Amino acid sequence: MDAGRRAKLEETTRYDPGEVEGRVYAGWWERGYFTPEAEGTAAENYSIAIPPPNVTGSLHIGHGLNNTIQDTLVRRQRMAGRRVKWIIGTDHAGIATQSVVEKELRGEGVDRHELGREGFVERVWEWREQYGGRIIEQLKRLGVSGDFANERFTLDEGYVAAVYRVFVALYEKGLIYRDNYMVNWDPGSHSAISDLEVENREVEDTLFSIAYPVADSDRVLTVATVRPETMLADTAVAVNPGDERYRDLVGQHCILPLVGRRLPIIADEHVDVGFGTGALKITPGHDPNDFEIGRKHGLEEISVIGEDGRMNDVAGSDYEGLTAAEAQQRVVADLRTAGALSGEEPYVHSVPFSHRSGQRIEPLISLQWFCRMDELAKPAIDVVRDGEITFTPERWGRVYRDWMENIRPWCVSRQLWWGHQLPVWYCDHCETTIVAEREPDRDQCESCGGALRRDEDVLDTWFSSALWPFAALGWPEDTPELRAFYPTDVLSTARDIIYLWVARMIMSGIEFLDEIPFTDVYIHSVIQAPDGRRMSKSLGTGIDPLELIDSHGADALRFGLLAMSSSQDVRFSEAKVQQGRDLANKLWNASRLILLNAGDAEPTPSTDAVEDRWILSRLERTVELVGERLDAFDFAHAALELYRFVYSDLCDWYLEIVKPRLYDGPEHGDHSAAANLLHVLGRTLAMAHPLMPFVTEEIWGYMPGRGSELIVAPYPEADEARFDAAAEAEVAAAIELTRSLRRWRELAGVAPGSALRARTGDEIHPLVLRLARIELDGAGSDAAVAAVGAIEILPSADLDPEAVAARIEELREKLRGEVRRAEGKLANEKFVANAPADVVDGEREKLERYRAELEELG
RNA sequence: GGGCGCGUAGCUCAGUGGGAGAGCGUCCGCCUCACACGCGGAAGGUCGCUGGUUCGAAACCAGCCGCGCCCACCA
Repeated sequence: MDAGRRAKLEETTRYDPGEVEGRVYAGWWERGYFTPEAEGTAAENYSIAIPPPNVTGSLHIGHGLNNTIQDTLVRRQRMAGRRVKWIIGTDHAGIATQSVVEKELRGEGVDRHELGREGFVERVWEWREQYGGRIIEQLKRLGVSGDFANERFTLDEGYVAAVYRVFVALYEKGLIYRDNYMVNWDPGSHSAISDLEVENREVEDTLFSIAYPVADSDRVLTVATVRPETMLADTAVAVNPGDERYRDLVGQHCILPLVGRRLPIIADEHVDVGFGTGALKITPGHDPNDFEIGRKHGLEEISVIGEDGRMNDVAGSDYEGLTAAEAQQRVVADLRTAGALSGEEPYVHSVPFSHRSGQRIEPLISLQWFCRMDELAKPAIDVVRDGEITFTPERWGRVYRDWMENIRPWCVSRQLWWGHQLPVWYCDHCETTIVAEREPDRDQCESCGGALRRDEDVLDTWFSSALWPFAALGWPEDTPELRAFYPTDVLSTARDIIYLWVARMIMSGIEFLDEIPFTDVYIHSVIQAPDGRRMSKSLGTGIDPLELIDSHGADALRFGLLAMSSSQDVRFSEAKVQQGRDLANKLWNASRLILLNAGDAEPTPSTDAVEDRWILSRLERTVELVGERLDAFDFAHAALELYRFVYSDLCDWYLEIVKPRLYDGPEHGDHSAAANLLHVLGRTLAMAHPLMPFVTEEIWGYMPGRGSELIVAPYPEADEARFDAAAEAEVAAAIELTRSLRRWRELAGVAPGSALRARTGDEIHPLVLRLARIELDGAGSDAAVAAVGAIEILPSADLDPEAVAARIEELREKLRGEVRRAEGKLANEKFVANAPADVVDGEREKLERYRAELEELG
């Protein structure tokens, strides 16, 4: 270490992440550690595909956790010597991005239609050029060691080719088709959306009862609805086939009020006899259930609400042009006038809303593209059932399977401009549909010469995301990257996109590469606001990870997030981040102590003293445990075990024990303590690096004998030869005795600075005497005032006799309690008879020990 | 309606059959020559409730109470 470095180490008494992180990260970047050679096989290499964040996104706490997890996994494998590729990129995020740019345009007073499709899309690309890299830069501040040099985007040229290859293949297989079908129409984004993008919310509406007169009869059928305006599109009334009340009416007709249309009265099991009057109006054009009933019974499908959310001409001149809400008022008023409104009451029920725009879904029949999923799902269910893909925690595997077993067709077309435009062309003249990866050479129909028109729609964003693990590696080209890194190893994500994304990646991976895209799916915690609410910007409950990095450092945030994560949802706790900051600082200062006193020592394990063997044993056990926890995706315990080792074993005990040897050893030519400390520190830094990369790399830079930068130094494997149960037992006993003595001193009112006179017949480890400030005073003839373990405390001016007496009585009482407990247990014949022998023996030993200690106290 | 998860110290959470734990917070004492982002010590819990299984239950089973999430076509 040169003088300048040494001076810096000497004067920096607090670890300063702000000064370190940018510099260290730049070093990794310049040396290209994040980009592996595309060689070898996927089995020997390690790869993870990042859940590509939306280009519109900014880093939130969930990204913070998920990317810390992935970086921890990736760094560990890189240190373990594997070629590691962490695929990085962003998602074009159709609706989200289009909305952002539309909003920006509106600010300029421009409607996207004024720009036209081409102009608008160009504008979005410009936006992406300018702002799309933000979240990527934010990931770097977290310490993400991903392959940024080969960043991908779901609208890259090659990626688009993959999307079209898949679309065409599924079309040719008959799985993708175009149909007039009921869809979730989102008036907000003015597009159809998939079932998964719909969320149901409890809403209070009014339930209206309407009387439908039966034709050629004086009877009426009263139906109930929360959407009276849709009655204009009714094409039947249904009753339950088992309902005695209406049995005779089935097959007859009733007359639709206001419209006068004759509606068949049909029987269908779906109708609940107990609800309302047991008669249900059927509106196949505007209700998903009614749609299915309608298709089953071959009913006419009438649409009165258009994609603009307004009543169309079919609704009749009285209503045409009104919004659905306006039409509702008008219909209710008209029904009342006609005397057909027989009741209205408040009604709470669940209503679909768009997850994208937040607006209430308008169910409509629309001509859309769909993908049939059941056939694709089958093998994807099998691979999870057979354990080829493992979910952690495993309950998510069951959730996955439940959904997959009941999977429904997926509406993949979206009425947007930003995205993968469908590779579909129509000839309006001869009604030919051309589905092709590349635009037809001629813009004329081959069969009739008519003009070709391309489908205006784009694909659901998740259609392209589903291809991410292989399309991001260059598929459908046979690239070296694909060969070296597909399939990937782990997919880490939050549970909310298991269906939207994880399931679809598994299906597409199997379908197109004939191989599962990853072997492990880790579903991490959702981090809630400290008050238990959802974290969100709009609620004002969001916590900005970048601010936490600014104030505590990236390592602190990483540690905190890992430590608070769990197999369930957790509340954000800044205390855990502070714990991480404290740990970084502790590592830094422990390292200063070691490095500044190491002299010429080189890292070499020492087994000279029992405490040396003890710390080596503790270290290797920690290495083993942390490794196991990481293997099990149990990051919290890995982090906390690391913390415990550094604070307790290494700093509180070992460093304090060996300080005299560290300071004075060199005078006697003994460098063993320094050498051992360097060895332990080196392994500790390596073990901690995947979790806390910055501080560990920074300290590593001061280590003598380092071979490379820490990011590519070997990751420690537990050396079981260093496990030493005897040393552990001996030092543990000494520690326990030290703590007893300290406790005793404190309660007996002995001043912290003063030494306590004592004597003992046993051999006591010097660490006890020093750390508990005990002065052995020969045999002495004074009567002992107390005994703590094998140590007899001798009278001195420092002792407060009353406190001592009280302390002794307290100890006695505690021991008596323990004796009673053990005696009671052993007196229970059934316990002695039924409990395992070692448990019973253990109780006997305890009883003897407590009795002996009680004896000593008199 | 179905399913999943949770209820343990003031707070956030570990602990899943043999003597209730951690971090933070609180209290007491220490600027002890690595670190006050520190060191030493302490207090603090009918482990949601009720039954059951067991020699033994915070843990296993059942029921109940409370909270959260997911799925679902009762208008």
